[in-house]
Amino acid sequence: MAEQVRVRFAPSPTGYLHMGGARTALFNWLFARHEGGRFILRIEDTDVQRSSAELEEQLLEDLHWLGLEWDEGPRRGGPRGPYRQSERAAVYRELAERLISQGDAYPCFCTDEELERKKSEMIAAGLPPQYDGTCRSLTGDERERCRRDGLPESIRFAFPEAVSMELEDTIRGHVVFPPGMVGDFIIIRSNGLPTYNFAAAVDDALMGITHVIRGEEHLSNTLRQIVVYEALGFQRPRFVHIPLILGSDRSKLSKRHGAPNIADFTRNGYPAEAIVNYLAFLGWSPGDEREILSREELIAAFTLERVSSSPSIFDLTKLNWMSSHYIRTGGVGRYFEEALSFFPGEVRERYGRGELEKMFAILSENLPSFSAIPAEVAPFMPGPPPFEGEVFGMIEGRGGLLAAFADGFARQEGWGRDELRKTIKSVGKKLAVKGKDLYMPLRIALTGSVHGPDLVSILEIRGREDVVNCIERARERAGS
RNA sequence: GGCCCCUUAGUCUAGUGGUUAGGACGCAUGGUUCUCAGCCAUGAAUCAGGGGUUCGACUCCCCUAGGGGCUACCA
Repeated sequence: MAEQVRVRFAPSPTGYLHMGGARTALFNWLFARHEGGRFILRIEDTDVQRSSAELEEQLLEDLHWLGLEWDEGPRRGGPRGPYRQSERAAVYRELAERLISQGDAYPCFCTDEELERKKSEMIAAGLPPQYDGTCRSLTGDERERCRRDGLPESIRFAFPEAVSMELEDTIRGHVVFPPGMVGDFIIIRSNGLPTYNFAAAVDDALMGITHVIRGEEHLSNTLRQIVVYEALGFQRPRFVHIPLILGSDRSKLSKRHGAPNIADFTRNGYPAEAIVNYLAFLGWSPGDEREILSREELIAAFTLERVSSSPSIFDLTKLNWMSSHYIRTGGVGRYFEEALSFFPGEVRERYGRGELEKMFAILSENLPSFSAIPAEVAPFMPGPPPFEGEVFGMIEGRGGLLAAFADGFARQEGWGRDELRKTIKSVGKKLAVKGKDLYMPLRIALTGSVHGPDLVSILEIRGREDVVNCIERARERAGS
């Protein structure tokens, strides 16, 4: 029987969940679900300066919103916890001690100033800036003296010299790192907390992670983790380094590339499934020509073999298309509740639920996100609109037509779509006007704009009193 | 600087030695329509460059160029 797949998403709560991070989480989640494995969430909060509980909370919210539920992790617990690195200090400490006793690690008492000085000297000499191993050969007495002197004590990994490291990556293939690339790196900081490369390797091993699926920026770090695995006698997981997501200028995606935080998209009213669908196609495709896939379809189709090796660029235009596609297709039934809070208060007060649903049905035809609702809903705002500039020109002198409309709608029996159409038609017939010349003045009288939703719908929703009032007001200004 | 990774239209991608290089977003044109959107149809646009290997390279190898990442007591 094959071992059960265990994957993890291991963010550090030092910022908002990013499109790139979300995509990494998604690939892990999809793989776990596809394989019937477990998806684990681990919080890498060993950088106490930059980590915060609030950001962790936000991170969990964002993942939850995306629908990427974890099987083990914060809030949920699990057999291999704790899942927050700040709560695992004793574990790292113990393993680091073991490395020291094996001779694979040693305490280091160099100060920041010393390190900084040596580093710049090496750079000046044209050498790669690596730790020179000063503390590697300290005797027990010397170590005690340093401690008595109150020097900061960190623990360094004694990196094996002159060995080239090899790694099999599911996406990159066979990767070879030549010897001498890495110096003795710190595994436990002077504040007692572990560094990323140590904590990640230890936790991945202890948590039984079978596939480490993470961003390509970690590929070079992997050799540091490999030596930790070997020194501790841990079995290596399978490494899967997925390509990065870049901004439109091809640099690493960041804030200035247009709101790449999940929280921003939540706030702006994008459907989560649109984000998930879009993200899934950044660096992956199902291999056929489908483009719109539900969560279930994504899970069924997702395999690591189909993950691309080249980076992709985050394209808001395509996300917007996909989002509007979801909103159009889902319509009132799927999205009305979610969209409701985006309607301006004035509109929500004036109209009943039925009308609001009708409005949303119309708006949902062309909505990249719910945050576009206030602008799109303008034609349904009650009361006469302003007529400015060229727009006024299109009703100027059309007082007769407007009067006929006002009269027609005031007398019309009922307020159904058919009756409304009939009234418009009969006004046109009476004044021998049709097409644009007939509809535009009416549209402008009601909305003040040449664009907008279907006119009959506008009339239907706004109601007789508002319609007649608007037309009257427009007629007054238009002259005859 | 050193090392590692990447390279099909503007963008997301299909493609694994022989294809008119397929699809999608965006763009353009036409149709439907009171307008916008939608929908339908049509169109422009791609294998980074150079060497090999081969009867034959988008596909395999090498070089160059470009991009990205790592080189922290950040992850």
